[in-house]
Formats: sequence, C-alpha cells, structure tokens
Amino acid sequence: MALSFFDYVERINSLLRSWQRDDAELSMVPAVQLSALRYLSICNHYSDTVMGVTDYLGLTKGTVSQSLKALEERQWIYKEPDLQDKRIVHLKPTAAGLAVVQQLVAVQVLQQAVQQLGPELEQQLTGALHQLLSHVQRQEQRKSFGLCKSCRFHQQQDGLPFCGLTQQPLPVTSTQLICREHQDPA
Amino acid sequence: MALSFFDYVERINSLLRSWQRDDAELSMVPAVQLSALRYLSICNHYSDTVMGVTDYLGLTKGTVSQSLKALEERQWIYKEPDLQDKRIVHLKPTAAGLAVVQQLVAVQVLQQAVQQLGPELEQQLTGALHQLLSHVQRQEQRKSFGLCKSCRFHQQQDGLPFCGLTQQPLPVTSTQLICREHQDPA
DNA sequence: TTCATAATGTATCGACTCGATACTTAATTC
DNA sequence: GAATTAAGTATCGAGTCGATACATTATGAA
Repeated sequence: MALSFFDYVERINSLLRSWQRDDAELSMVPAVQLSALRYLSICNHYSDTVMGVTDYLGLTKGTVSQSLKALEERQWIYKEPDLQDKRIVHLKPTAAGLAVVQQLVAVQVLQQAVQQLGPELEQQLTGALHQLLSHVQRQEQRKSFGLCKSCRFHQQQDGLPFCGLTQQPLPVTSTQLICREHQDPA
Repeated sequence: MALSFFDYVERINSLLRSWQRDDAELSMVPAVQLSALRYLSICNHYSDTVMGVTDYLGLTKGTVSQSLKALEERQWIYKEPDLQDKRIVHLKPTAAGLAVVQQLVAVQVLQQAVQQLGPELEQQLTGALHQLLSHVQRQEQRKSFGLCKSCRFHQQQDGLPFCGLTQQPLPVTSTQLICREHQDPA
C-alpha cells in the first residue's frame, strides 16, 4: 500500500502552514486572509466580490466578509462599488497587497520545487491535476474557477475577447485570470 | 500563463473544506481534529504521540494537545502511556475513530476522482508528487513522513523488519505506515 | 551522584476564525 | 407593486491557535 493522493495533499497543506508560520513578516496574518488576497490577485472582474471569494474558499459569506474587512484595514485591498448593480462591491488588491502576494514564501518554494521536476514531469503533474479537478467538478456540480480564456463561453468579437454568458466584451487582461462563472467546454 | 501548482493546491483545499461542511455528520467536527485522527490511523508506533501529530500538522504542541483532548472526549482516540519513556503517551484510534476515518467524504471523492484518471495518469500524479515532496524536504530540511519500508534505516533481521535508527525490531504492520523519523535513502 | 539541560506533555490566556442567525439594501420576478 | 432572491454586514458562541508558563521525565556532563 502506498500513500494516497489525499495523503500527499494533507502533507503539502502541513508544509504550507509551516512555511507561513516561519515567515517573519506574515506569520501573524491569518492564512484565510492570505488565500483571499491571492485569489483577488488572480481573478477577473466578474469574480472579485464577497460571494466570489466565498465560493472559492468554500466558506460562508459572513466569515468571508469579516476576513475581507481585516484585509481592508491592512490596506491590502480596497472596495469599489459596482456601477450597474448597487448591491455588489468589487475588491481590488492595493499595490501593497500585490507586493505581499508576490512575497509569499509558500508559493515561491513550491514553484521552485516544481521547476526541479523538469518540464515533462511538471506537465504531467499539472495535467493530471487539471483533469482530476475536471472530473470532480463534473461529478459534484461544483464551480471550476478555470481561466477565462478556457471557458466554453469565451468568444471573439471583432478580434476582441467577448463573454457569451454575460454578453459583454472582456478586458484583454481578464482572459488570463480565473472566473467564478467558468465552465469547461462540453 | 496557466494555473500554477499552488493554485491547484488551493483549489483542492477549498473543495476539501466544502465537502466537510456538506457532510451531515462531520460538519460540526473541526477539520484539525479530523486531520489528526486520520494521521493517527496511518502512522506507526514511533509517531503516534503529541509531538508526532505536532510535527505532521505543522502546529504547536499546545494547540495539538487541546485538539487531541477533544478527540479523546469524543472517544475516537485513547491514550496509552509508553512503557520505556514515562514522558510519552501513545495515541490510538478507537474502533469508532477508525470508522470515522473510513467515512470521510473528502477521501472517498478524491479517491474516486483519482481512479477515473486511469492507472497511468495516477501513477504519473503520485510519482510527481512524491518527487516534489522529496525535493522540498531535502531543500528545507523538513521531515518527510514517508512509509516505514521506504526508509533508509529500514532493514531486515532474521527475515523480520528492523529499524536501524532505534535498533529495534519492527511490527510487520508498521512497515506499511508512515513514520516521523523517516528519511529517504541517499 | 548530582545538577543542569532538554524533551514530552498540559494548562491558561487572548486574538482570531468560523458557522449560524438575523438583518439591510438592492435587484428580479411575477 | 408585492414577493422573492441575492449581496453584503453585524453579532454571538464554540473552537482554533500561538505564546507563555509549568510539571514531569530523560539525558549528559561535571
């Protein structure tokens, strides 16, 4: 009997915790806040809301609302009311917030370790993970949070990216970000 | 730019959280307690202590001591003092505790999804993860928590398993479990 | 042997997370 | 226009978590 995939995930999680605790600057920052901050740095303009973070992190909106409030007090994000829907607030990382994301030790160490695998193994690893999540999402009816450009609603109109779900043109930068409405092509 | 390995890990973590919260019976049980319980169900007799759990989960011993106390109150584990070292207490899952471990939805869903990948992809995935953790462990001087039988101290003596580190014979069942003293072969 | 040091584990405290509940405001539907 | 739905906030209690202090037992050196 060998270690299961679940065991590896648990092990990696423990390592992530350890790295964060050993980080002199960020050890006092709750892990959820950093996860939310990182999400906000890689999600598109349809997804940078309280509910977006809520779905992504798998928590309740009350909990998330509090963590985001803390992030705002740290001045790592700021809020911007939506122009169309007055219920919605967009959450955007500040320059300081982005700097924090880029200094996350966990991301750096993992990235370095992945690179040591070499391009083939890295390809196999992320490919298998992608497929795995795809299966899970299909079976469980969960959101996939995939890249905008890999979405079944992603289109081109007059040479510019366009979202077939919202029927709106897309900022070019959005297509490289993840979206809470993402659906794999059939 | 595609999703990074870190992104996949974060995504899987969110799913794990969601599954646990949706679990009718276990949603009230803190995730740390379940992680500790599962660890105790797959670790050998050198590792089933407060410090073993502490190292594995990447927390402090005070925190872990509390969670284990809660597990004991649920009667999912029981304590057994060490015969040689009177400071040490061994933590063993009860029958009820083992039943809980085997009903963890997260483990089941992930296992099912991995199986859908097929044997080759599964092999690639776990192989890459194993190598990845190996690199990380070497660079960061962290514990690897690998399988007893894959340890550089694992030996045979009179046809029976033997630990070269503790200089003690090993129960046959231990060799299939993970150990906090595990070291990869040079 | 004896005394200092280290290791395992527990107890307590305060800051914080997290889910549950209740609530406000705004959009949508009928 | 009323009912319903959705986004977000506020508050509360149980529990996590790190820090600190402490008790007990091992270990190692003088």
